[in-house]
Amino acid sequence: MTAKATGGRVTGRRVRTRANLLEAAFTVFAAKGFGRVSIEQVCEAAGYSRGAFYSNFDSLDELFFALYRQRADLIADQVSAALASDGPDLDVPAAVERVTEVLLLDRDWLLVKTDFLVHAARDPQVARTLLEHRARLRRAIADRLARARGHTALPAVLGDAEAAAHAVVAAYDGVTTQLLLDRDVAGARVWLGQLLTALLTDGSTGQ
Amino acid sequence: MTAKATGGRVTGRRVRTRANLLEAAFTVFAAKGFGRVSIEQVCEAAGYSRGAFYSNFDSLDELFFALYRQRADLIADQVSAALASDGPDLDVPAAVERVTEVLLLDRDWLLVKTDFLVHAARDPQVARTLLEHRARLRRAIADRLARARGHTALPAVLGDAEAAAHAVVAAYDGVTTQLLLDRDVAGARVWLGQLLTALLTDGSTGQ
DNA sequence: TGTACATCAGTGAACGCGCGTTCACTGATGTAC
DNA sequence: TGTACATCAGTGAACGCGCGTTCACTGATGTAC
Repeated sequence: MTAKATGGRVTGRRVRTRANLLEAAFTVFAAKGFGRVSIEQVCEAAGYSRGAFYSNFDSLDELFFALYRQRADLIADQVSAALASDGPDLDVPAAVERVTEVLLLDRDWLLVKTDFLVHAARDPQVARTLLEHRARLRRAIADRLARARGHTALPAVLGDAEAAAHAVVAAYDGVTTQLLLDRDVAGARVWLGQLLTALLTDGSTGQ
Repeated sequence: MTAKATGGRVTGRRVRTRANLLEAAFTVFAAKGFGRVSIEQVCEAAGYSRGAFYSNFDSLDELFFALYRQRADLIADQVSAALASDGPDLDVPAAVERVTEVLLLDRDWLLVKTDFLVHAARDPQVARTLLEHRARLRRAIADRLARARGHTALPAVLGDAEAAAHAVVAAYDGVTTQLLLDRDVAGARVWLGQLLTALLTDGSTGQ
Protein backbone atom coordinates (compact mmCIF):
# COMPACT_ATOMS: atom_id res chain seq x y z
CA MET A 1 0.00 0.00 0.00
CA THR A 2 2.56 2.56 1.07
CA ALA A 3 4.98 2.89 -1.82
CA LYS A 4 5.50 -0.07 -4.08
CA ALA A 5 7.59 -2.25 -1.82
CA THR A 6 6.62 -5.66 -3.15
CA GLY A 7 9.32 -7.19 -1.04
CA GLY A 8 11.81 -7.52 -3.88
CA ARG A 9 15.32 -6.18 -3.76
CA VAL A 10 15.60 -2.39 -4.01
CA THR A 11 18.14 -1.60 -6.66
CA GLY A 12 20.05 1.64 -6.92
CA ARG A 13 18.42 2.50 -10.19
CA ARG A 14 15.01 2.29 -8.61
CA VAL A 15 16.01 4.58 -5.77
CA ARG A 16 17.33 7.15 -8.21
CA THR A 17 14.21 7.07 -10.38
CA ARG A 18 11.98 7.50 -7.37
CA ALA A 19 14.04 10.43 -6.15
CA ASN A 20 13.97 12.02 -9.61
CA LEU A 21 10.21 11.68 -9.83
CA LEU A 22 9.75 13.22 -6.38
CA GLU A 23 12.10 16.06 -7.21
CA ALA A 24 10.31 16.83 -10.47
CA ALA A 25 6.92 16.51 -8.79
CA PHE A 26 7.90 19.07 -6.19
CA THR A 27 8.76 21.61 -8.86
CA VAL A 28 5.62 20.97 -10.87
CA PHE A 29 3.31 20.91 -7.85
CA ALA A 30 4.76 24.16 -6.56
CA ALA A 31 4.31 25.82 -9.93
CA LYS A 32 0.81 24.70 -10.83
CA GLY A 33 -0.75 23.31 -7.68
CA PHE A 34 -1.49 19.68 -6.99
CA GLY A 35 -4.99 19.90 -8.44
CA ARG A 36 -3.75 20.99 -11.83
CA VAL A 37 -0.98 18.50 -12.33
CA SER A 38 -1.22 15.24 -14.27
CA ILE A 39 0.91 12.14 -13.97
CA GLU A 40 1.97 12.83 -17.53
CA GLN A 41 3.32 16.25 -16.58
CA VAL A 42 5.35 14.93 -13.68
CA CYS A 43 6.86 12.25 -15.89
CA GLU A 44 7.70 14.70 -18.60
CA ALA A 45 9.38 17.04 -16.10
CA ALA A 46 11.36 14.15 -14.70
CA GLY A 47 12.27 12.79 -18.12
CA TYR A 48 10.59 9.42 -17.75
CA SER A 49 7.77 7.63 -19.50
CA ARG A 50 4.49 7.14 -17.69
CA GLY A 51 5.29 3.49 -17.23
CA ALA A 52 8.15 4.46 -14.94
CA PHE A 53 5.69 6.29 -12.76
CA TYR A 54 3.45 3.25 -12.39
CA SER A 55 6.46 1.13 -11.64
CA ASN A 56 7.12 3.30 -8.58
CA PHE A 57 3.74 4.63 -7.41
CA ASP A 58 0.12 3.61 -7.52
CA SER A 59 -1.33 7.08 -7.94
CA LEU A 60 -0.55 10.78 -7.86
CA ASP A 61 -2.00 10.89 -4.35
CA GLU A 62 0.52 8.34 -3.18
CA LEU A 63 3.39 10.26 -4.74
CA PHE A 64 2.13 13.47 -3.17
CA PHE A 65 2.00 11.80 0.20
CA ALA A 66 5.54 10.46 -0.15
CA LEU A 67 6.72 13.87 -1.26
CA TYR A 68 5.16 15.55 1.74
CA ARG A 69 6.69 13.09 4.18
CA GLN A 70 10.12 13.50 2.67
CA ARG A 71 10.15 17.28 2.80
CA ALA A 72 8.35 17.58 6.11
CA ASP A 73 10.91 15.35 7.79
CA LEU A 74 13.65 17.50 6.34
CA ILE A 75 12.10 20.67 7.73
CA ALA A 76 11.45 19.04 11.08
CA ASP A 77 15.14 18.22 11.36
CA GLN A 78 16.11 21.76 10.48
CA VAL A 79 13.77 23.17 13.10
CA SER A 80 15.10 20.81 15.73
CA ALA A 81 18.59 21.91 14.85
CA ALA A 82 17.61 25.56 15.05
CA LEU A 83 16.05 25.01 18.45
CA ALA A 84 19.00 23.07 19.77
CA SER A 85 21.79 25.21 18.49
CA ASP A 86 22.38 27.41 21.53
CA GLY A 87 23.55 26.25 24.92
CA PRO A 88 21.42 24.64 27.60
CA ASP A 89 19.82 28.01 28.37
CA LEU A 90 17.43 29.43 25.80
CA ASP A 91 17.91 32.80 24.23
CA VAL A 92 14.34 33.39 23.09
CA PRO A 93 14.90 36.15 20.53
CA ALA A 94 17.83 34.31 18.97
CA ALA A 95 15.91 31.04 18.77
CA VAL A 96 12.90 32.83 17.29
CA GLU A 97 15.17 34.38 14.72
CA ARG A 98 16.68 31.05 13.70
CA VAL A 99 13.42 29.14 13.56
CA THR A 100 11.73 31.90 11.63
CA GLU A 101 14.55 31.72 9.14
CA VAL A 102 14.04 28.02 8.52
CA LEU A 103 10.25 28.08 8.42
CA LEU A 104 9.79 30.92 5.97
CA LEU A 105 12.72 30.23 3.71
CA ASP A 106 11.12 28.47 0.78
CA ARG A 107 7.92 29.72 -0.80
CA ASP A 108 7.64 26.60 -2.94
CA TRP A 109 7.52 24.50 0.18
CA LEU A 110 4.80 26.69 1.67
CA LEU A 111 2.76 26.27 -1.49
CA VAL A 112 3.10 22.51 -1.56
CA LYS A 113 2.48 22.29 2.16
CA THR A 114 -0.74 24.24 1.81
CA ASP A 115 -1.85 22.08 -1.09
CA PHE A 116 -1.27 19.16 1.19
CA LEU A 117 -3.26 20.76 3.98
CA VAL A 118 -6.21 21.21 1.67
CA HIS A 119 -5.84 17.63 0.60
CA ALA A 120 -5.59 16.33 4.17
CA ALA A 121 -8.59 18.39 5.23
CA ARG A 122 -10.74 16.09 3.09
CA ASP A 123 -9.14 12.80 4.02
CA PRO A 124 -8.99 11.85 7.71
CA GLN A 125 -6.28 9.24 7.06
CA VAL A 126 -4.01 11.83 5.55
CA ALA A 127 -5.02 14.38 8.13
CA ARG A 128 -3.83 12.13 10.91
CA THR A 129 -0.35 11.97 9.42
CA LEU A 130 -0.19 15.72 9.12
CA LEU A 131 -1.47 16.16 12.68
CA GLU A 132 1.19 13.79 13.96
CA HIS A 133 3.86 15.71 12.16
CA ARG A 134 2.60 18.95 13.65
CA ALA A 135 2.42 17.39 17.09
CA ARG A 136 6.06 16.34 16.84
CA LEU A 137 7.11 19.87 15.96
CA ARG A 138 4.98 21.31 18.73
CA ARG A 139 6.47 18.98 21.29
CA ALA A 140 9.98 19.96 20.25
CA ILE A 141 9.06 23.58 20.77
CA ALA A 142 7.28 22.94 24.06
CA ASP A 143 10.26 20.99 25.39
CA ARG A 144 12.59 23.79 24.51
CA LEU A 145 10.34 26.36 26.11
CA ALA A 146 9.88 24.30 29.25
CA ARG A 147 13.62 23.87 29.57
CA ALA A 148 14.09 27.62 29.32
CA ARG A 149 11.38 28.62 31.77
CA GLY A 150 12.91 30.46 34.70
CA HIS A 151 16.17 31.09 32.89
CA THR A 152 14.65 33.72 30.65
CA ALA A 153 11.58 35.88 31.08
CA LEU A 154 8.96 33.74 29.38
CA PRO A 155 5.25 32.99 28.85
CA ALA A 156 2.90 35.39 30.51
CA VAL A 157 -0.51 35.41 28.91
CA LEU A 158 -0.64 31.75 27.95
CA GLY A 159 -0.72 28.92 30.43
CA ASP A 160 1.94 26.26 30.14
CA ALA A 161 4.69 25.54 27.63
CA GLU A 162 2.34 23.21 25.77
CA ALA A 163 -0.14 26.00 25.17
CA ALA A 164 2.64 28.40 24.24
CA ALA A 165 3.95 25.96 21.64
CA HIS A 166 0.45 25.63 20.28
CA ALA A 167 0.30 29.39 19.93
CA VAL A 168 3.65 29.44 18.18
CA VAL A 169 2.38 27.01 15.56
CA ALA A 170 -0.82 28.99 15.10
CA ALA A 171 1.19 32.17 14.59
CA TYR A 172 3.35 30.41 12.04
CA ASP A 173 0.31 29.14 10.14
CA GLY A 174 -1.28 32.57 10.22
CA VAL A 175 1.79 34.31 8.90
CA THR A 176 2.16 31.65 6.21
CA THR A 177 -1.30 32.45 4.92
CA GLN A 178 -0.47 36.11 4.59
CA LEU A 179 2.89 35.37 2.99
CA LEU A 180 1.33 33.16 0.35
CA LEU A 181 -0.70 36.14 -0.74
CA ASP A 182 1.64 39.10 -0.48
CA ARG A 183 4.92 37.28 -1.21
CA ASP A 184 6.73 39.56 1.19
CA VAL A 185 9.14 37.11 2.79
CA ALA A 186 11.15 39.75 4.61
CA GLY A 187 8.00 41.34 6.01
CA ALA A 188 6.62 37.96 7.04
CA ARG A 189 9.80 37.13 8.90
CA VAL A 190 9.72 40.39 10.83
CA TRP A 191 6.04 39.99 11.51
CA LEU A 192 6.36 36.41 12.70
CA GLY A 193 9.22 37.46 14.92
CA GLN A 194 7.07 40.18 16.50
CA LEU A 195 4.13 37.85 16.97
CA LEU A 196 6.23 35.17 18.59
CA THR A 197 7.95 37.69 20.82
CA ALA A 198 4.55 39.09 21.78
CA LEU A 199 3.30 35.62 22.62
CA LEU A 200 6.38 34.38 24.42
CA THR A 201 7.36 37.49 26.29
CA ASP A 202 5.72 39.01 29.30
CA GLY A 203 3.54 41.93 28.30
CA SER A 204 5.29 44.20 30.79
CA THR A 205 8.38 44.19 28.59
CA GLY A 206 6.28 46.21 26.16
CA GLN A 207 6.94 46.72 22.39
CA MET B 1 -14.40 39.33 -18.82
CA THR B 2 -15.83 39.33 -15.32
CA ALA B 3 -19.02 37.27 -15.53
CA LYS B 4 -20.81 37.12 -18.83
CA ALA B 5 -22.37 40.58 -18.89
CA THR B 6 -22.55 41.11 -22.63
CA GLY B 7 -24.65 44.18 -22.01
CA GLY B 8 -27.96 42.46 -22.73
CA ARG B 9 -30.92 42.53 -20.39
CA VAL B 10 -30.56 40.32 -17.33
CA THR B 11 -33.66 38.20 -17.08
CA GLY B 12 -34.91 36.59 -13.90
CA ARG B 13 -34.33 33.13 -15.26
CA ARG B 14 -30.69 33.90 -15.84
CA VAL B 15 -30.22 35.18 -12.32
CA ARG B 16 -31.78 32.03 -10.89
CA THR B 17 -29.64 29.70 -13.02
CA ARG B 18 -26.51 31.54 -12.03
CA ALA B 19 -27.44 31.33 -8.36
CA ASN B 20 -28.22 27.62 -8.67
CA LEU B 21 -24.90 26.92 -10.33
CA LEU B 22 -23.05 28.83 -7.62
CA GLU B 23 -24.96 27.05 -4.89
CA ALA B 24 -24.25 23.62 -6.36
CA ALA B 25 -20.63 24.54 -6.98
CA PHE B 26 -20.19 25.47 -3.34
CA THR B 27 -21.38 22.05 -2.22
CA VAL B 28 -19.28 20.17 -4.74
CA PHE B 29 -16.15 22.25 -4.15
CA ALA B 30 -16.46 21.80 -0.42
CA ALA B 31 -16.86 18.06 -0.78
CA LYS B 32 -14.12 17.29 -3.29
CA GLY B 33 -11.90 20.31 -3.47
CA PHE B 34 -11.65 22.72 -6.37
CA GLY B 35 -8.87 20.77 -8.02
CA ARG B 36 -10.93 17.62 -8.31
CA VAL B 37 -14.12 19.09 -9.65
CA SER B 38 -15.16 19.21 -13.30
CA ILE B 39 -17.61 21.53 -15.00
CA GLU B 40 -19.66 18.44 -15.74
CA GLN B 41 -19.96 17.62 -12.02
CA VAL B 42 -21.10 21.10 -11.09
CA CYS B 43 -23.74 21.03 -13.81
CA GLU B 44 -24.96 17.63 -12.76
CA ALA B 45 -25.23 18.71 -9.12
CA ALA B 46 -27.14 21.82 -10.18
CA GLY B 47 -29.38 19.92 -12.57
CA TYR B 48 -28.33 21.73 -15.75
CA SER B 49 -26.66 20.73 -18.96
CA ARG B 50 -23.12 21.87 -19.61
CA GLY B 51 -24.39 24.37 -22.13
CA ALA B 52 -26.07 26.25 -19.30
CA PHE B 53 -22.72 26.59 -17.63
CA TYR B 54 -21.11 28.12 -20.70
CA SER B 55 -24.03 30.44 -21.07
CA ASN B 56 -23.19 31.91 -17.65
CA PHE B 57 -19.46 31.51 -17.16
CA ASP B 58 -16.32 31.30 -19.23
CA SER B 59 -14.48 28.81 -17.08
CA LEU B 60 -14.47 27.02 -13.75
CA ASP B 61 -11.95 29.56 -12.52
CA GLU B 62 -14.36 32.37 -13.20
CA LEU B 63 -17.19 30.59 -11.40
CA PHE B 64 -14.90 29.89 -8.46
CA PHE B 65 -13.95 33.54 -8.30
CA ALA B 66 -17.59 34.63 -8.37
CA LEU B 67 -18.42 32.09 -5.69
CA TYR B 68 -15.66 33.33 -3.45
CA ARG B 69 -16.72 36.96 -3.81
CA GLN B 70 -20.30 36.15 -3.02
CA ARG B 71 -19.58 34.20 0.14
CA ALA B 72 -16.77 36.41 1.32
CA ASP B 73 -18.98 39.47 1.14
CA LEU B 74 -21.59 37.65 3.14
CA ILE B 75 -19.11 36.74 5.86
CA ALA B 76 -17.70 40.25 5.89
CA ASP B 77 -21.16 41.61 6.59
CA GLN B 78 -21.70 39.15 9.39
CA VAL B 79 -18.39 40.06 10.98
CA SER B 80 -19.18 43.75 10.74
CA ALA B 81 -22.51 43.09 12.40
CA ALA B 82 -20.86 41.07 15.14
CA LEU B 83 -18.38 43.86 15.77
CA ALA B 84 -21.03 46.55 15.80
CA SER B 85 -23.64 44.86 17.90
CA ASP B 86 -22.77 46.23 21.30
CA GLY B 87 -22.91 49.84 22.35
CA PRO B 88 -20.35 52.50 21.56
CA ASP B 89 -18.02 51.00 24.15
CA LEU B 90 -16.41 47.68 23.29
CA ASP B 91 -16.73 44.68 25.49
CA VAL B 92 -13.71 42.77 24.22
CA PRO B 93 -14.56 39.25 25.46
CA ALA B 94 -18.13 39.54 24.22
CA ALA B 95 -17.04 40.80 20.81
CA VAL B 96 -14.40 38.07 20.56
CA GLU B 97 -17.07 35.52 21.39
CA ARG B 98 -19.42 36.78 18.70
CA VAL B 99 -16.81 37.13 15.97
CA THR B 100 -15.37 33.72 16.77
CA GLU B 101 -18.85 32.32 16.40
CA VAL B 102 -19.26 33.74 12.91
CA LEU B 103 -15.79 32.92 11.64
CA LEU B 104 -15.65 29.29 12.66
CA LEU B 105 -19.24 28.35 12.03
CA ASP B 106 -19.07 26.64 8.68
CA ARG B 107 -16.41 24.06 7.91
CA ASP B 108 -17.44 23.97 4.25
CA TRP B 109 -16.68 27.63 3.94
CA LEU B 110 -13.26 27.17 5.53
CA LEU B 111 -12.51 24.42 3.02
CA VAL B 112 -13.55 26.47 0.03
CA LYS B 113 -11.78 29.53 1.38
CA THR B 114 -8.54 27.57 1.74
CA ASP B 115 -8.89 26.18 -1.76
CA PHE B 116 -9.22 29.73 -2.90
CA LEU B 117 -6.15 30.78 -0.95
CA VAL B 118 -4.11 28.09 -2.65
CA HIS B 119 -5.48 29.23 -5.96
CA ALA B 120 -4.75 32.89 -5.25
CA ALA B 121 -1.25 32.08 -4.08
CA ARG B 122 -0.40 31.20 -7.67
CA ASP B 123 -2.19 34.05 -9.40
CA PRO B 124 -1.27 37.60 -8.39
CA GLN B 125 -4.46 38.99 -9.94
CA VAL B 126 -6.61 36.77 -7.76
CA ALA B 127 -4.32 37.30 -4.79
CA ARG B 128 -4.91 41.04 -4.95
CA THR B 129 -8.65 40.54 -4.61
CA LEU B 130 -8.20 38.29 -1.64
CA LEU B 131 -5.77 40.72 -0.05
CA GLU B 132 -8.23 43.55 -0.48
CA HIS B 133 -10.95 41.54 1.14
CA ARG B 134 -8.68 40.77 4.07
CA ALA B 135 -7.65 44.39 4.35
CA ARG B 136 -11.28 45.42 4.58
CA LEU B 137 -11.89 42.99 7.41
CA ARG B 138 -8.73 44.06 9.18
CA ARG B 139 -9.68 47.69 8.96
CA ALA B 140 -13.09 46.98 10.45
CA ILE B 141 -11.39 45.25 13.36
CA ALA B 142 -8.78 47.96 13.78
CA ASP B 143 -11.46 50.66 13.80
CA ARG B 144 -13.38 48.84 16.45
CA LEU B 145 -10.29 48.33 18.56
CA ALA B 146 -9.22 51.93 18.20
CA ARG B 147 -12.65 53.12 19.24
CA ALA B 148 -12.46 50.96 22.35
CA ARG B 149 -8.96 51.89 23.43
CA GLY B 150 -9.06 53.55 26.84
CA HIS B 151 -12.56 52.34 27.56
CA THR B 152 -11.44 48.79 28.15
CA ALA B 153 -8.06 47.41 29.08
CA LEU B 154 -6.58 46.70 25.66
CA PRO B 155 -3.49 45.98 23.57
CA ALA B 156 -0.33 45.61 25.55
CA VAL B 157 2.28 43.67 23.70
CA LEU B 158 1.45 44.88 20.22
CA GLY B 159 1.82 48.43 19.05
CA ASP B 160 -1.22 50.13 17.57
CA ALA B 161 -4.73 48.98 16.72
CA GLU B 162 -3.60 48.29 13.16
CA ALA B 163 -0.99 45.81 14.34
CA ALA B 164 -3.44 44.27 16.78
CA ALA B 165 -5.95 43.72 13.99
CA HIS B 166 -3.24 42.13 11.93
CA ALA B 167 -2.51 39.78 14.79
CA VAL B 168 -6.19 38.93 15.12
CA VAL B 169 -6.34 37.88 11.48
CA ALA B 170 -3.17 35.84 11.82
CA ALA B 171 -4.60 34.07 14.85
CA TYR B 172 -7.77 33.34 12.93
CA ASP B 173 -5.82 31.91 10.00
CA GLY B 174 -3.68 29.82 12.32
CA VAL B 175 -6.65 28.35 14.14
CA THR B 176 -8.38 27.68 10.83
CA THR B 177 -5.47 25.54 9.72
CA GLN B 178 -5.66 23.44 12.83
CA LEU B 179 -9.44 23.16 12.61
CA LEU B 180 -9.29 21.92 9.04
CA LEU B 181 -7.23 19.02 10.28
CA ASP B 182 -8.73 18.04 13.61
CA ARG B 183 -12.36 19.03 12.88
CA ASP B 184 -12.80 20.09 16.47
CA VAL B 185 -14.96 23.18 16.04
CA ALA B 186 -15.71 23.62 19.72
CA GLY B 187 -12.04 23.33 20.60
CA ALA B 188 -11.05 25.73 17.88
CA ARG B 189 -13.53 28.31 19.13
CA VAL B 190 -12.20 28.10 22.67
CA TRP B 191 -8.64 28.18 21.43
CA LEU B 192 -9.21 31.17 19.16
CA GLY B 193 -10.93 32.95 22.02
CA GLN B 194 -7.92 32.36 24.27
CA LEU B 195 -5.47 33.46 21.60
CA LEU B 196 -7.37 36.64 20.86
CA THR B 197 -7.76 37.41 24.53
CA ALA B 198 -4.05 36.81 25.00
CA LEU B 199 -3.25 39.14 22.14
CA LEU B 200 -5.74 41.86 23.00
CA THR B 201 -5.44 41.88 26.75
CA ASP B 202 -2.63 43.15 28.88
CA GLY B 203 -0.41 40.30 30.04
CA SER B 204 -0.81 41.40 33.67
CA THR B 205 -4.42 40.25 33.60
CA GLY B 206 -2.99 36.73 33.37
CA GLN B 207 -4.80 33.58 32.13
C1' DT C 1 38.58 -9.32 -12.56
C1' DG C 2 35.90 -10.90 -16.57
C1' DT C 3 31.86 -13.31 -18.70
C1' DA C 4 26.92 -15.38 -19.01
C1' DC C 5 22.70 -15.28 -17.45
C1' DA C 6 18.44 -14.12 -14.91
C1' DT C 7 15.80 -10.69 -13.26
C1' DC C 8 14.14 -6.26 -12.98
C1' DA C 9 13.22 -1.25 -14.31
C1' DG C 10 11.66 1.64 -17.45
C1' DT C 11 9.78 2.07 -22.57
C1' DG C 12 6.33 3.42 -25.58
C1' DA C 13 2.38 2.01 -28.15
C1' DA C 14 -2.48 1.11 -27.58
C1' DC C 15 -7.01 1.58 -25.64
C1' DG C 16 -10.78 3.99 -23.94
C1' DC C 17 -13.02 7.28 -21.05
C1' DG C 18 -14.14 11.62 -19.07
C1' DC C 19 -14.84 15.92 -20.08
C1' DG C 20 -14.03 20.64 -22.20
C1' DT C 21 -15.99 23.11 -25.81
C1' DT C 22 -19.11 24.13 -29.68
C1' DC C 23 -23.45 24.74 -31.94
C1' DA C 24 -27.92 24.16 -34.23
C1' DC C 25 -32.09 23.93 -32.12
C1' DT C 26 -36.30 24.50 -28.98
C1' DG C 27 -38.98 25.82 -25.36
C1' DA C 28 -39.37 29.82 -21.94
C1' DT C 29 -39.80 34.70 -21.06
C1' DG C 30 -40.99 39.08 -21.52
C1' DT C 31 -42.82 42.88 -24.28
C1' DA C 32 -45.81 45.38 -27.57
C1' DC C 33 -50.31 45.98 -28.85
C1' DT D 1 -55.99 41.42 -19.15
C1' DG D 2 -55.15 38.47 -23.20
C1' DT D 3 -52.61 37.27 -27.55
C1' DA D 4 -48.56 37.17 -31.06
C1' DC D 5 -44.10 37.57 -31.69
C1' DA D 6 -39.10 38.25 -31.02
C1' DT D 7 -35.44 37.25 -28.37
C1' DC D 8 -32.99 34.79 -25.19
C1' DA D 9 -31.62 30.82 -22.00
C1' DG D 10 -30.71 26.37 -21.62
C1' DT D 11 -30.60 21.60 -24.28
C1' DG D 12 -28.20 17.75 -25.73
C1' DA D 13 -25.67 15.66 -29.39
C1' DA D 14 -21.17 15.70 -31.47
C1' DC D 15 -16.24 16.17 -31.71
C1' DG D 16 -11.76 15.55 -30.20
C1' DC D 17 -8.09 15.74 -26.94
C1' DG D 18 -5.57 14.81 -22.83
C1' DC D 19 -4.44 11.53 -20.00
C1' DG D 20 -5.00 7.41 -16.83
C1' DT D 21 -3.95 2.72 -17.13
C1' DT D 22 -2.17 -1.57 -19.14
C1' DC D 23 1.20 -4.57 -21.14
C1' DA D 24 4.43 -6.97 -24.18
C1' DC D 25 8.95 -5.93 -24.78
C1' DT D 26 13.99 -4.45 -24.29
C1' DG D 27 17.95 -2.72 -22.42
C1' DA D 28 20.20 -2.16 -17.68
C1' DT D 29 21.79 -4.16 -13.42
C1' DG D 30 23.56 -7.17 -10.44
C1' DT D 31 25.02 -11.84 -9.24
C1' DA D 32 27.14 -16.47 -9.74
C1' DC D 33 30.95 -18.68 -11.38
